[in-house]
Amino acid sequence: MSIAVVNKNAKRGSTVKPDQESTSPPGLSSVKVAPRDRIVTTACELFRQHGIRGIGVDAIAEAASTNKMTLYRHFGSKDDLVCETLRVTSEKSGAMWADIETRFPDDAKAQLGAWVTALSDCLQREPSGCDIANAAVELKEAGHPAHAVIETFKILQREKLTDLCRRTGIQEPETLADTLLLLLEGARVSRQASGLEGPAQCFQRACRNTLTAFGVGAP
Amino acid sequence: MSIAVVNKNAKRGSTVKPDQESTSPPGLSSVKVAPRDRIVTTACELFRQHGIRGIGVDAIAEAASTNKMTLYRHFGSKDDLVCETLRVTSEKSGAMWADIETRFPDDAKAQLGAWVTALSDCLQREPSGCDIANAAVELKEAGHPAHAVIETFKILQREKLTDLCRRTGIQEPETLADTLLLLLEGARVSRQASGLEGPAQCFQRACRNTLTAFGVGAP
DNA sequence: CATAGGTGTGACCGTTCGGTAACAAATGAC
DNA sequence: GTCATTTGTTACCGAACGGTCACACCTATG
Repeated sequence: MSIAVVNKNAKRGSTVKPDQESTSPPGLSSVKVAPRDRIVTTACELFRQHGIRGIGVDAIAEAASTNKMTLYRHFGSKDDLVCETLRVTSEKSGAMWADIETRFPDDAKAQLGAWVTALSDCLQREPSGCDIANAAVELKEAGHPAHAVIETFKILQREKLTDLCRRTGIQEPETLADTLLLLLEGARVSRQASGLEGPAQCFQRACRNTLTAFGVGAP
Repeated sequence: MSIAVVNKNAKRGSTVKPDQESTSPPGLSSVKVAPRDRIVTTACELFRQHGIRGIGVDAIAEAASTNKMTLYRHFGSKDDLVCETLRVTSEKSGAMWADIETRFPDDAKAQLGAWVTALSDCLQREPSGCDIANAAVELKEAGHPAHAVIETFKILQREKLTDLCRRTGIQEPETLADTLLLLLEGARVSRQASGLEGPAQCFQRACRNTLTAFGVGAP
């Protein structure tokens, strides 16, 4: 198979003094970032790029400017690391929800609109689909520890969206929420397989149409 | 340790009912199936169950009641086999389209309804999502030969559905087609991550609602 | 300065996996 | 029956991978 996995069993030829830290996103993070955090951040990125099974722990450690041993001191196994990255991704989603609620307090309809916009923007930016759903595709092994994380996130996401739909006062809020979720998941997976010009391009319009059909249209 | 060879078929008499080949699913295929076909069929199944990266060629060959060497004589590499299974899956989809057109000739609206029903049934049966989309999730490596197969299928599927929507005479047939595709992909991926009780359960209703909103409602 | 705890390094192990070589056995056409 | 093609069998290779060990290093704190 052409699984040219980006592993390479980490060999640093020259003993480069750590002037780096270019690993972390070029933000204000010139302050020291603990190895553990670098590992999680890097793993999130690489799992998204290459798939969970497509990247090795060696490559993750090296990309995080550390080494495999330190990785295994913080995470007992690769599966543990996978679960942690999934948890971090879930928390990011939670932050988005909090942001929406802050911007439109007590306005369920506006929040729903903001949800569509936020996810649509996210869709433009991220070339990969939902990391959580992708993990579910890759990790079919029965009893994999990530399954619990995936299930928890999916249930929580559904509850939040259903509750939001319910607060708009419409009938059948569950159906609206599930429809929006299907559109979202579909757009994410379609974006991976067909790119931005594929069916994913009409995600926002499809959501607006659906909202209108359910009576949550904009004024 | 070689396993008990289940092969030894007793083709003693001349007109013995071919009871052999208990390998293939208990269908009407008691006629001899060539190793190559057994491999493709088995690979489709195992890829779906364990993921492409989750099953090895050895296991596939054994499950197909043959061996790795024969597999490699028919397919130059595992990637080749993957592409072939994807092609076969595409053809099955083509068969579904032909069936729909046969059952409702020159009735675009009925065909659209049948499309929703057929995919909804398929969703109930198959625990795994769209094999093609799943492959896209698993095989992120640039230049993987499967990408061409995936792209071809996705484009063709989209064209067929768009054309069907256009023949109903509605406005914006592209948007309707893309919306239905998003719902389908979403339902498939959601069914994997959340099961049948998740958002996938409302796939059919969401499709019907969408059809109604676009003016393709039932009489 | 001394010490302790987190970190870096490289070697190593066992397994799995994709892929190949060489040879024996079965099968089918003539 | 003969012969060519297709299958089966076994053993093997090399690479990649997850994971561990022993030991050196660094740095903060007392």
